[in-house]
Amino acid sequence: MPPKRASLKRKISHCDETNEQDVLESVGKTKKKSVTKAEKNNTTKSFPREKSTSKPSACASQSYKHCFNDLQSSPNQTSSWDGVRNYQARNFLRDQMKPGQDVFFYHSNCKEPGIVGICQVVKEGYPDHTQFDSKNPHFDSSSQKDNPKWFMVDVKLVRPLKRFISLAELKGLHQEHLKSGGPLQKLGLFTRPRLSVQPITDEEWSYILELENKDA
DNA sequence: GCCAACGTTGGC
DNA sequence: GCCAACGTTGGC
Repeated sequence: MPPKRASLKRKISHCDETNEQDVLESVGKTKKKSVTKAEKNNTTKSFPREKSTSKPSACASQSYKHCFNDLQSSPNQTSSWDGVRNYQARNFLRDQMKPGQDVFFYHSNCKEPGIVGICQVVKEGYPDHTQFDSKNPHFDSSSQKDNPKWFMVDVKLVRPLKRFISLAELKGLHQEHLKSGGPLQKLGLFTRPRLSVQPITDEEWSYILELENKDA
């Protein structure tokens, strides 16, 4: 069964300005060069290429506490994606995100929201342990261990995008494509606002990937 | 099962 | 910090 693609939009609502800074500085560290403010929004590290033999699919995810730098600094650049507490997002995450799928990492809730990188699903949906932890912000007292409500997946960083693709840019294209019938006319980011885990079609995926090689 | 009230998300 | 767009809750 061929791996599928998923667009994964990761929330960083608990990343305040400082954390956002940390995120980007961490990128800089990884790159072993200093990063100017301007460059920071242009995440330009080239990592090993992602494999990309895929079919379209749907998926997305949210997490409050995970930022892009978490992923980069995690062992194996892999981390679990916990904290999804929306049923629609949960269903995408649990039922459609499968190992091997590529995923876009979207930064939201920050000064400049946009896509910053590519990840890959490495472990399919399994119960999110934070729902049972009363000290965790995502604790859900209504969830029972023998029948967990919430799930998470593990994702591995594939690479940052060659350049940051902002929400503003995507929105502009989306609006153009609404008139022209272009590939981003139904992009989940705009047709399912606020949903943190969203499907992406193969066509959308390829189109957005191409943007990487163009000027903003 | 409806729906008003309320809470949350996330762009701006 | 504001507010629109949702989602969830709970009374009925």
